[in-house]
Amino acid sequence: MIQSNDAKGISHCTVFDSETSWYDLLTDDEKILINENSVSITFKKGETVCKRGAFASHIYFLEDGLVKVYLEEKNKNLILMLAIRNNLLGMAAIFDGNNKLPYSITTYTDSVVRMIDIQVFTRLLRQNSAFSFHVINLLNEKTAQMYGRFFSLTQKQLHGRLADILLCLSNRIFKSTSFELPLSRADLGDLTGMSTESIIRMMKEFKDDGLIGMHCKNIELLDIARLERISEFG
Amino acid sequence: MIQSNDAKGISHCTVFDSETSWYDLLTDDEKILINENSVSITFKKGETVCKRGAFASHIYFLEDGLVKVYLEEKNKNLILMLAIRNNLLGMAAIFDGNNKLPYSITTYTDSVVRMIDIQVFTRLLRQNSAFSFHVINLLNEKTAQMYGRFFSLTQKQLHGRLADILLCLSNRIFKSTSFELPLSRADLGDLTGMSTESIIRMMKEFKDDGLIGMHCKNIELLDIARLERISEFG
DNA sequence: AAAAATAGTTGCTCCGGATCAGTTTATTTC
DNA sequence: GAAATAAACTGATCCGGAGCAACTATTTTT
Repeated sequence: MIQSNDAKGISHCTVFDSETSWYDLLTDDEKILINENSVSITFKKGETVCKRGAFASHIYFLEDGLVKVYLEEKNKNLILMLAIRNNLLGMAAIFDGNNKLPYSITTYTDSVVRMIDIQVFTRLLRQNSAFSFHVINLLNEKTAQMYGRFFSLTQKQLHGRLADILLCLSNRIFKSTSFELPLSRADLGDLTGMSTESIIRMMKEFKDDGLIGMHCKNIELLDIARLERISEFG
Repeated sequence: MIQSNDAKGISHCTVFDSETSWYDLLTDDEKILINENSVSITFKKGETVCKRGAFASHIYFLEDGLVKVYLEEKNKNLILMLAIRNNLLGMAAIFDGNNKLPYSITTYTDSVVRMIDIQVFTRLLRQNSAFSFHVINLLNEKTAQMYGRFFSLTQKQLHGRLADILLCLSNRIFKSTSFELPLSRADLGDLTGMSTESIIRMMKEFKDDGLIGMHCKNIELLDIARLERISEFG
């Protein structure tokens, strides 16, 4: 598990990724049940997988692609997390007295989503404790990341927040110090809780300071130690 | 379940409370196991129950009192949630590869905390799927509230944030439109992500506008409809 | 290939709210 | 019950960063 920043402070990362498969914890019968009650759907870049407030009918298993999980209201937009392949999404809808999705999901790239009937999924959670224990692990790991992000967005200012997001993208999403961003500057704004203009200005500043290299959508982290210091000091 | 604001928008509330007891889902043997591996400790007002970063040795079941669950770093302080009796805390530490507490807990009032051995607790989660399913429910309900709070603190400005917190305190913690606050103005600041001075100014403004009544620590919500409108429009 | 729409960029202005510096009012402490 | 400490409050200043307008570059549409 990657936990690059936890040693020195509160982790601020944004994405959840686990290689361990929940699927392997199911019995053969349960696997069949899941297979019979799920379909794999292809979404094009920019398409909406689900909307907050809708009845939660499925659990979404992201088989491939990159999506944002977000809240929107009026013109306000908050990206809760990014998710890549192997992520289970929509589980947050599972709690008593609730039957609505707590967030929306939209793709950044062409994505493949396996949509699993939520009734079947919860039935398995109720009957298979190894499975549900694993799900608890997944949820808690997401929550820990959410805390870090919450801290970053509420307690740090622009420099720190941008450093956080860049480190996160590098560590968790692209797993490389250089990557091609499929997100717009406006999306980076939503992700860091700042305006599009500020994102542009900050990134230019980082580039001028030699912290990152940048040509259009291509970004390279050049001085990770300094980025981490910026992250730490806010 | 109280969900006062979900109808019109993103819920912004801060506290988790569930009357359903996880304890009843255990078998007699499991109950005995929990009893033998837990102790009830009394904390005075202002005492620290646990600190972020420490090894997670226990799950904390708040039997009585009021506590804050928070992140602190340097002079920055973010209250993640308030918790009252019947809350299970510290579960967020349960995930693979992690053995540290992701947050600190401090009491606001004299509190009674049952400290349950985390190994025993996780063993029960692994073996009792009704129990672990219930825990998933609890975690998800907390997460949904966290999302709302996250949205509130990052997307709304002072008026909206204060309205959110006041409605939350009234709905979830004190379950009354008038209550005596055991929190200082500085704590309200941490809770709303604003400075102590701003809290004071905003509350005075709310008082002058007839939204709330206030004498020292005693607060009464006078115009809930208007507070909800302020919450909605940020 | 031209037109239209979207995304990226820059400079300028302005305001929300933090910070600072101080005063007043409560709580502790001895 | 006087002194000390902490919490509550007030006014004045200042700055981070949003918002706006204008312009350029890049896609998308037809």
